[in-house]
Amino acid sequence: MSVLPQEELIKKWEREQDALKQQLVEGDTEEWQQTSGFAGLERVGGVDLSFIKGDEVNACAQLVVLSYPQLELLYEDSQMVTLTTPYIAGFLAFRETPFLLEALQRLKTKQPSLMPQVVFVDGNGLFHYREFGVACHLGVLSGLPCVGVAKNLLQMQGVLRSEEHLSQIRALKKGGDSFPLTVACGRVLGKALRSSDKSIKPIYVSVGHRISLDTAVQLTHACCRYRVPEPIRQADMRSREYLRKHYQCLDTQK
DNA sequence: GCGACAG
DNA sequence: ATCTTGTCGC
Repeated sequence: MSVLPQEELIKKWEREQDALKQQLVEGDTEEWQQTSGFAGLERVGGVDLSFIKGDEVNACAQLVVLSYPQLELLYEDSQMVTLTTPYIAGFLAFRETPFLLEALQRLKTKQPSLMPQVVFVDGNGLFHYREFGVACHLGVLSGLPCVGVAKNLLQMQGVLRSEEHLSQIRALKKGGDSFPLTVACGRVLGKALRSSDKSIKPIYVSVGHRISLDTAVQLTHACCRYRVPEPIRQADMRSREYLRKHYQCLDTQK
């Protein structure tokens, strides 16, 4: 196995993002996205990876499928995986996507009728330095509609955690309120969404693949019982539970 | 050189 | 991502 210096690796990854970006579809492509109450939408997916403290390479990759609009669990898959690349901001997809695709492939083999009609991804989509975050990456490689949801703001030219930004957050009065994230060139790459009446800190929603920004924001709000959309929240909770159950004993002995 | 840095 | 119990409030 040849190992590239990190600088070369990043150049290679940037070229790969540029190439995959050509296949990205930004708008609504599905019947259910055109209707008011998302009629025809029955299954929403969520993916996440959880780690053991102090362990950079071993993680639990999680896929859940929930019913819509009930948001009840239809399917779940937990799988221990060994990560092969470091986390570098802007390149999260290269660390996580291979294992999320494997989980979708297992679902396709075992329970094809439960394939989600849209997948919520922990991380950004178009709201990204090169407009191709992990939600776009997974969307293009899986072909599924995807929505990116970040819990923290990725600061970019034109979108900073400034007093102005904090003021815009304070202006979000109720669940469903949002404001656009406009980068320096003037393009709206995402929206900050107050996901429920109770949560003050917004989440950052952007297009992954085969969905428009407004539809993505509306759907995300519709999937929020708490701050984080239920598919991602369930994937997060269940992957952490898996690690507790299977690896807590090892952790205790360290 | 300094700060920023999704998960 | 992870470190971490209780606590205050609805």
